[in-house]
Amino acid sequence: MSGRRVDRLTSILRRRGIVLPSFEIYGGVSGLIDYGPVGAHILRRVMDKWIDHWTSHGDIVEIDSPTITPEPILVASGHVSEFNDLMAECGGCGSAFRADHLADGRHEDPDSLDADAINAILDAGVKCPTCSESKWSDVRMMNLMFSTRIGAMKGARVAYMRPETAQGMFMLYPVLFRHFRQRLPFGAIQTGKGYRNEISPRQGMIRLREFNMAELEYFIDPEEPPCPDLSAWGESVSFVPDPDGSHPGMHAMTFSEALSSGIVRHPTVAWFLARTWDFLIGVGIDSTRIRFRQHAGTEMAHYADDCWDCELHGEYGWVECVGIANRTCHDLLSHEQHSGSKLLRGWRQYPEPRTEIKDVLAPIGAVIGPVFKDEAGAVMDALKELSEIPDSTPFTLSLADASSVEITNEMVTRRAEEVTVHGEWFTPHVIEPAFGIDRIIWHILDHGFTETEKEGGEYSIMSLDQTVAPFDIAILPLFDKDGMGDIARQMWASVNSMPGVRGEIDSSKSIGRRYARVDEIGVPWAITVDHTTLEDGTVTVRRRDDQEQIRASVDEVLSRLASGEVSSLF
RNA sequence: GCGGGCAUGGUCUAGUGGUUAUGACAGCAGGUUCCCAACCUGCUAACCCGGGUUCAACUCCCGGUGUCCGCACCA
Repeated sequence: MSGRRVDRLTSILRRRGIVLPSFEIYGGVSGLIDYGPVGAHILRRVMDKWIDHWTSHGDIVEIDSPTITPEPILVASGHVSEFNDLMAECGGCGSAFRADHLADGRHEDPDSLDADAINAILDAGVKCPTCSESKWSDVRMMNLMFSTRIGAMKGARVAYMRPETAQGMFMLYPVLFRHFRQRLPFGAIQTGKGYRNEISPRQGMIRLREFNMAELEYFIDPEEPPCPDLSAWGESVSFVPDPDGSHPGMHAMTFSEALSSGIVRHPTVAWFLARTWDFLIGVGIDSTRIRFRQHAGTEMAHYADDCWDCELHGEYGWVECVGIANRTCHDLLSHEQHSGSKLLRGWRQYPEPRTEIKDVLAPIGAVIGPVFKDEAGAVMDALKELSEIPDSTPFTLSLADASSVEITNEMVTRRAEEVTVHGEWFTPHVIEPAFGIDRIIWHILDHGFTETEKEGGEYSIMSLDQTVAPFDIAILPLFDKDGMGDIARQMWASVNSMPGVRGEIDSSKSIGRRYARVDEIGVPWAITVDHTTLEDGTVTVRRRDDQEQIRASVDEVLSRLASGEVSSLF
């Protein structure tokens, strides 16, 4: 066997129509891929399984929103300002660099500078690392979002292809809050395409410009975070905590231990780490090649308070495939501020209504009005907003527009008010597990790709979990004559009539070659119709992973297949 | 985005300034065999794109695109 394993795997993916470059007859486009007839079904099953995994919780529902997103949403989320880099080009040799990196050492925090400030620093004599010249172009923004316009001509609005599906869930928060009858916690999931105009996509399906995302936003009351029981997860898992924190290094422990030791800081986050583990195991990821890595403070995304990556190990090393972030109240609060909506809150009911006696300064409109005239409204508002009541008058009151006025004794009456408060509004926090589906599928294929030898020849088996295999079963007539082909076709029709079950039929070439073909794309079971079938209605059932075979009646095989229990025949 | 390597049927590849452009595997048709890629016969099918040099370019040159390696980047 020659060459690299990754090349042999990629070659199979192309040859068998699993995953391949898009638009190839026009030369291809870097960072865009197609799922072919075999791969698309794997993708569909992984997606379906993901949706089922979360919606089975009961307090999580699926939504679906547009990929085209008007600019203001992404301004509020921070993507327009944060999701880009200033780039500078050398006039001497044409090399391009991140401008803030060029300014390193000439400013304590180059990342915070705007374009003009960086231009000034560069022109002050920064030399090109490549050619040592100092002729810089003006720095320009490279935003990693694909921009577009909604509508035509002058009326068009600026928009972007969404860089994440999450914003759709935030936009629907009021609907979700109503759907769940105003009780936290609850969650929403969305699957679909996300877009990033990567500077340099590499590594096949790992860095894509258009990719399949699957995200969950779980809204919680930060004062009462859900603390599910983690004792059900007994396995030892690899954790790589923040290297700058108090637990550097690699730790193997249970989810429960990771939480109690303080490595995972938030109980709800710990629970999502465990549920993420369940999903990955369920789609056939090798448990020994999963680890959870905590982001260091310096690499935290602009919105995240605490962040874990679930990394999978494969041909490209450890690759981030799931990000689990505590986004706190960042998104909902920012959307509240930018949109003015008051609907992005949760209600926290007190166990007992609280009766509070509050000192209040009640403004006397009859005095304030004539004194302040146009400003009177602002003064009244400012008085109502006062959090601390001054002990005496007169005092200076700051208005919303930053001016201030003097309030004298005649303008207000001081009195104690009794108010009964039943609860309070707050901005929910959100825990977000975000899955990169294409990366997960790559690792499913990578972990499943098994190269062995058979009678001295090279032989490859794709050991996929049967729930994500492109076909559930292959039906192979030993010969396409004497009625064997007819029986096979009848069985094929029966199989395909089962909900969610798909079969493949193949009658060409030798039986060994047909086994090889279905092994290569990961079909877990093969049944062979032979002469004995004609006599007693039994077929052989072959197990892909060890090529064991047993004999069973057609009816038995079909009923086991319908219930997903073919393995119980062995 | 930078630098370097590479680009030939579905896959992996040989090769040349003028060829009918290798071979293997896969695929298709027929024959034979039949529970693990057997064999025989036949067939299908390729020089990344655009310019240039030349009588003639798949081959040489330039540009683009893709891909790989390194650097940079990476919610």
